[in-house]
Amino acid sequence: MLLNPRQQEAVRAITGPVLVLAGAGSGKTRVITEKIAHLITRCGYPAKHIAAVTFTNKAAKEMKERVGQTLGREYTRGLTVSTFHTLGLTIIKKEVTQLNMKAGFSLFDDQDSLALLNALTEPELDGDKELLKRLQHKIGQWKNAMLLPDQALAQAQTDDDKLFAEFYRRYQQNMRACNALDFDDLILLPTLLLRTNEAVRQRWQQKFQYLLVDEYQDTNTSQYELVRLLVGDQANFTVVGDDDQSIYSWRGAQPQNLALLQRDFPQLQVIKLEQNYRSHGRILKAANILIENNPHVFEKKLFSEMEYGVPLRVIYGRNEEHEAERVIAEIVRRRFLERTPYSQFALLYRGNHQARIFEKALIANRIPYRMTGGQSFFARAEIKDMMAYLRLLVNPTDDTAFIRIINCPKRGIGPNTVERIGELAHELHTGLLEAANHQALKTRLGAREFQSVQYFCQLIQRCARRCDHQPEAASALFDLLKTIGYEEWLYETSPSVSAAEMRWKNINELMRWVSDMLKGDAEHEPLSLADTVAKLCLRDMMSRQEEAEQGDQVQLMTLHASKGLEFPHVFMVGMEEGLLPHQSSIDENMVEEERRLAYVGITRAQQSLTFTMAKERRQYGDTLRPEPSRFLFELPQDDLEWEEQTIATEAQQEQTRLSGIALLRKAMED
DNA sequence: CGACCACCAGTTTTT
DNA sequence: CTGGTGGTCG
Repeated sequence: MLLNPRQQEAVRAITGPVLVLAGAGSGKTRVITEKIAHLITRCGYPAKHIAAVTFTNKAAKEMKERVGQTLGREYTRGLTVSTFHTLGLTIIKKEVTQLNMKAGFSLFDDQDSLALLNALTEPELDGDKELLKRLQHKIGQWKNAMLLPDQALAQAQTDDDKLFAEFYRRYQQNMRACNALDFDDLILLPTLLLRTNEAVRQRWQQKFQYLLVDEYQDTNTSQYELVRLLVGDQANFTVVGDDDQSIYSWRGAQPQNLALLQRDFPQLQVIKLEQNYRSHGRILKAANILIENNPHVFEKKLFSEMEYGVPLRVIYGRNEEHEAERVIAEIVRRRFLERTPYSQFALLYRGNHQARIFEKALIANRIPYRMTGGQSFFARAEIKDMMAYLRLLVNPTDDTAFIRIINCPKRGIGPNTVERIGELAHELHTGLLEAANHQALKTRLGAREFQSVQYFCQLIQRCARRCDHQPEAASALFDLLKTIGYEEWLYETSPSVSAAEMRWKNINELMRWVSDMLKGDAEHEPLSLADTVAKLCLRDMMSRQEEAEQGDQVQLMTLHASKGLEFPHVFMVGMEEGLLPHQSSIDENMVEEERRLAYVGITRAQQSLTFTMAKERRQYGDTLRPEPSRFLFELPQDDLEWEEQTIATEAQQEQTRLSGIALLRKAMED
């Protein structure tokens, strides 16, 4: 299909700064892809001088694939398509010396950072989880605002802030000592370096002569600064975004960055993509009318040339179980009466906990479903353990990794022993592993403990040495795994055999990724173990992501997770005051973002959209009688069918429906 | 080292 | 209230 005039304009605007305001379903990925192709084939930009930046690996992967399809792989060689964080990592790796970093640094995820913060603030905070979370959040804010500890301290108003700034200083110092970076550092360090070092700045501006940024409304301050520094005075770049889909301000995204762009680049060309290719007219109308209740910097109104479609509906359940049953009854009915595959239905909810009840109902009715989100692969204990081993192999000063695995699997090294090692490390100004390997430890530990520690150190060292010989690295890792007896330990400590099997399967999955990445393939150079581990920490695995089986399944996810996706039939469940908008957003006057969240949900639907709610909902022991979400009242009521609310009719309808379904199912199963 | 009990949290989450 | 986790005791 041809690009529409607006899309063409967006693709062809190649001189100076361009902002593409891309409404939901307006074909923005297509525009970015076509634009990259245009730059390479028509404008003489070599692929290696173009960078496209996204927020998620998934988006980066998709974009890479689509550019590859449009242009053919040979033209896209050298093209940079990566996440902000991977881009940051690339710059840091190239500039390690400028940054006074040692190669083979570790990347800490939020859990690792929290563990470190906990250890560092033990005397003052005594493991207070709430305060630790707040501290971590505060440090993240400082980093996003590009404030270093001493600047944070200088700016601190309250005593609490001063204390937190002091913790921030401690944290950074320790991170340095461990040769570790957190995710925010991956943006902060390159930004500060580019800002202060002219030569480095020129080098990277030379490297990236054209920059494209996807989901620009999700950038935070330091990411925007990084963009500004990379594009320089030439300012040849395109950012694509939609302020109405900004739903991540709670984690630092600054949708104002869209408006700032106009201030910082007065020559900014603004192009609006308002034709929607996804949804029926009624759905789009509802979305437009809802979002008009929010203030806008750039006015935008989506239109669709598709049919008007069926009315939107609101249905009720007596309570949350009944709400789930009704949704399932509806899905089953349409599955068997209209032959709609399960995979065309999506259930969207505000909070993960809401999924439980729907999951239960789906299982009870033997309906296949797929839940995205929830506990991630890399948050699993066994994966964290394995990653800690890998990190320690690459970076012997990674004390967080050392502490995690020194006694896992159990090898008779208790907290006291670790304490002794810590004392020695402190005296010698070294990392824990080096201290553990030091002869001075012999006089401070019992013979058995000393031996255990020695054994562990040798294991790590021997494996690390073998890993230096690239071809041997993978087998060295498998040997290590065998030697420590991790599989046996899993079976001993798991609550059930099946849980152990699952965990061991996960370990093998991880190991397969590692060995694939070490080996490389047709499209990927073999990586060093250090690079492999770094990529894994950023969840940036080449080729296949875990999205393996995708049969005919009902889709379950949070509204946040649904951004960027589309489904023929959408159920937005729990449309109640307190849930959507969430109570805390109501309390803090933050309802606009909740409205955008509802907007995102609505614009996922292609053909039909059903809102559901429960008349009664149990929460923390007591029963609530929630009001329908205010957003339902903001929608055009002519297009919205509120279900008849009489309990008697409801029960009757239910009865007929259920018996109908039972008959249908029986007929289908025979 | 495993079972049981007490305690805690309860919005969204990627890198 | 409920589910998950962490710690302790046998």
